[in-house]
Amino acid sequence: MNFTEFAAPDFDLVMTLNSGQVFHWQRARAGFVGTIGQYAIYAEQDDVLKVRFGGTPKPTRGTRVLPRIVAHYFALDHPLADICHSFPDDAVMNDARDFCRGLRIIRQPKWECLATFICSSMKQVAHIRQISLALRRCFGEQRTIDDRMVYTFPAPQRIARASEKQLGQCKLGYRAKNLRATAQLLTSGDSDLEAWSALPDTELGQKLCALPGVGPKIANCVMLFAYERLRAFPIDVWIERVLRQQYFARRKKITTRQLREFSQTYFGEHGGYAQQYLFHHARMNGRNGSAPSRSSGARSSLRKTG
DNA sequence: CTCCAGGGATGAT
DNA sequence: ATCATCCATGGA
Repeated sequence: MNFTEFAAPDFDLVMTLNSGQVFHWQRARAGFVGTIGQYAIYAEQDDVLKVRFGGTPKPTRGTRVLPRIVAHYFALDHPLADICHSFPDDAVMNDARDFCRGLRIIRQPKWECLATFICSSMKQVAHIRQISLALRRCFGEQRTIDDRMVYTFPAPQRIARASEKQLGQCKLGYRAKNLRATAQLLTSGDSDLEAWSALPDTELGQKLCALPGVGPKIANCVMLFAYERLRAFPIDVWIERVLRQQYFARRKKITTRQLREFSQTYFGEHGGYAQQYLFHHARMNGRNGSAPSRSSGARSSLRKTG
């Protein structure tokens, strides 16, 4: 009933939404409810990707462009076979690639992505989901899709004028002042996320890192998930474990700087995709990364490190 | 370079 | 019911 259908080969909706890149989609019926920008969406997948739009006001005027918005958001145009083919050919990467078949790096709205990742620091995925949903419930606009309520992500202006206390009630802790300060920089016009799209990777990273609460890790997440910089390689504790244990198993003193240089060169032009596959594979399979687990131990498969 | 604040879910005892 | 563990940034 009323589905818009997409042929979506090489796309796995569940894995994509559960891979730690986006935090607001919630299970409903046979799929998920969430928002894409201002639109409330229900999405499920069997043979094809099926999407239903909801919400008030009803999307009558833009009906024809809505499918484009969905296809763009889920990055159905990414040449996944080519991307996977560009990964380095080593045992660790091959395992991750097989495991993550159909996982896509989606295109998130810039502010929503930045704000969510500012809130993600020192938090685990379960926490981030709660913070994201609390912010939306508190400050966003309510939409309905089928019988479910979802909330849009609040604009920077809304966050900027929220009180510390209100923000604190969303369980942000010390992140509240960073989020608010960043929102104020954006509303004042001192920083312009859209204009930064034109910047090369390095400059974009510097602009992002200058925002309160944004360091290298979060900057790289935002570059990868909102700016389509598919080389961006966020290094969190999971990825750091993978790199140290799988790629530098024999060496002792490897600095963060060295890991960063290695990740920028070794994983190639779609390093961000490689990172996401390694991250999701590690999170789903390794309890802490200390387990040798099945199939071959950690063999250091280094080629061309520098 | 090192040290440490920060806090709530999660899993182990 | 306690207890340990997980986590990124920024400032001392």
